Amino acid sequence: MDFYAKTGKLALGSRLRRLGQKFLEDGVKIFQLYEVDLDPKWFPVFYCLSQEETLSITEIALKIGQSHASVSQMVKEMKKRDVVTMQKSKSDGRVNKVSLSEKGKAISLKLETQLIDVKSATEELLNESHHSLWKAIEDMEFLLSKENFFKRVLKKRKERESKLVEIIDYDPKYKAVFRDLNHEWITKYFQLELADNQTLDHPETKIIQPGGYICFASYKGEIVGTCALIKMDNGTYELAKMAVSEKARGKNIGWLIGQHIIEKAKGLGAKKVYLESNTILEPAINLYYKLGFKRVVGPPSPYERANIQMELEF
Amino acid sequence: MDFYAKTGKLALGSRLRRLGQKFLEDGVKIFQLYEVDLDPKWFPVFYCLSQEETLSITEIALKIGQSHASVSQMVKEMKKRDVVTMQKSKSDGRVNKVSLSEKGKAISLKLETQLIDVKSATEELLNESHHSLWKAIEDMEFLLSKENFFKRVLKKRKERESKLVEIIDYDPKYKAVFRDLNHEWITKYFQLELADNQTLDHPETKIIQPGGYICFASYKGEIVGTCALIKMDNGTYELAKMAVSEKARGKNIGWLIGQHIIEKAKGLGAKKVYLESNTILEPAINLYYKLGFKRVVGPPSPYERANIQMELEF
DNA sequence: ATAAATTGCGTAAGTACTTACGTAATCATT
DNA sequence: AATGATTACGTAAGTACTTACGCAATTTAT
Repeated sequence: MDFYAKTGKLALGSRLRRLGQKFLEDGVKIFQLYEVDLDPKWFPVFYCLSQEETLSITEIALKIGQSHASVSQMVKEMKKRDVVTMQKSKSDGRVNKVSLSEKGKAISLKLETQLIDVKSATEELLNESHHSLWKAIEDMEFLLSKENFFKRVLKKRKERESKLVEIIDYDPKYKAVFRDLNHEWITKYFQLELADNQTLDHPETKIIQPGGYICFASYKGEIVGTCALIKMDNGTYELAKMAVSEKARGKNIGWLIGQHIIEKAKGLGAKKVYLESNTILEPAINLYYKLGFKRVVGPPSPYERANIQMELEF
Repeated sequence: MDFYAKTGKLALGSRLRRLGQKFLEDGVKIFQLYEVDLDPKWFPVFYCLSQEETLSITEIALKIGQSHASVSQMVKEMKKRDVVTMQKSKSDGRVNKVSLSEKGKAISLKLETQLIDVKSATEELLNESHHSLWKAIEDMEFLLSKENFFKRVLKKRKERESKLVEIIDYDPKYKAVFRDLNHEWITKYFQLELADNQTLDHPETKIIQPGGYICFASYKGEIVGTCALIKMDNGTYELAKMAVSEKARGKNIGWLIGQHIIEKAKGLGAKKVYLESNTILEPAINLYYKLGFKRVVGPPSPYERANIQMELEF
């Protein structure tokens, strides 16, 4: 199969399914060999019933990990072939109690010798292989239960894209972008306040000249995020005006800007970084925690929207 | 999933398929995430075309290991969505040449970044697991290509059943069985000859009393096979009248009787064992080779059906 | 050169599931 | 006690394949 050689591990899913299919196809022939009058696809249902006497449709479905609809269909066919019997439950008029019929029980005895051979063939196969497929499957199921494949791809995408993000210093030509990026999120959740207009319209005189700092995140040549440090007193800087464009979410930009701005604060000789925010901005608050900020109660803020204050001490 | 815990390795096939399914399900979500306008099931077809420009339906089917019918259906859908173009081949009026359309080529560029992330997620997953699923699959595919699962089960059955076979010595009450078992195969392929009637009707006087030996194979209390040693001169014994009942095939009975009779010959002080047979009885001849017999040219046989002579020297 | 076999393809129908949906029975809440 | 939510089930329809079949076009054998 040329395809697997070329796509390699990309096609892990279909390769697994294909391998499983191979086993199941042989299953059909094996049932014929032992002259067991069962449709191989019934096997899981049949096996459960041979172990537990009486089960409802839903119970079987849960046990074998298929949909109740599928079990319902199979049981219908099995009944037509007199392999099982069905009876409405007296205690609960909804449930349909399924058991093996006499014929089914007879088949189950025959099936036992078949299972002995299938089991030892499987075990031999697993022993012959150098790398244990059985344990590898267990590993994989465990890993996927911790974090499914989709999330893993998401994570990789973030990793890759964050490598394309560059952090650059303030330049007068970005003045408008600085305003727009902040305007975007403030007006989405709150209203522009007087203090906003002053800093957003005059970043150079209000932030940079008093000893502050502004940086930008650029992704594929486009400015998609920004953040500022405003000098306060006693070696404290305020982290403010952090903004990431909606369309650039999922690229770890907040984290990258945040880290950069903290390093910058250290470089400026800061002893701590302070910030104000609002609990409605959940992802932002989580980011601040991840960056090491702790919640504090500080002096009242000039901003109406501020309902949480945080600090990072070096 | 309770079922797998109980049936254990019996359900290897369905467990594999289920695991593969999990990957493929996430595949759908991943395609959405990257906004690639492709049905995930088209992926194998699409991938082949992105590598090779133009391919026929059958070529694609071969590469991806699916039926041509399936590819034909997919290509039809893909054409409806303007992802591929189709053109009858000029050199062969039967073949339908499929290529990516302009739209398809554009998609293929988008797809590339997706594949990068999927690939690194898969690789991380495989590295995280202690037992390598990838290598385990390769092992398993290799082992199955050498001997498929069905044959392995067959082998195990033979092994198990041959343990239930007992070899027992001649007893007058088996006189009729001795005749019947041999009668069964001789009349199936040849005609009864005079020499047959003599030995089959009088085993005691014709075989045992002159220093020969007869044994039987019993399976679950029923006599299903027999074999005789006839004393010749110069420390030679003839292996003759070996017969295994049709319905007891596949239980290794020929091999078990053969080995027993050779040991017996050794015990009787034989220097070699001789036999006559017919090349039409292929499984028998193979058995004799496996038991160590070599082809020889000996004196003419009293049996018309004999066209091959063999010997085993100790 | 002509018949027979093979090949490439498309369509239809089947398979082993799934999701979606409707119905009746039961449980929970007020 | 009435209403709404949940549960168990069956049926219908969809999905992603498969096998079966038929029809041309081509290759091989005679």
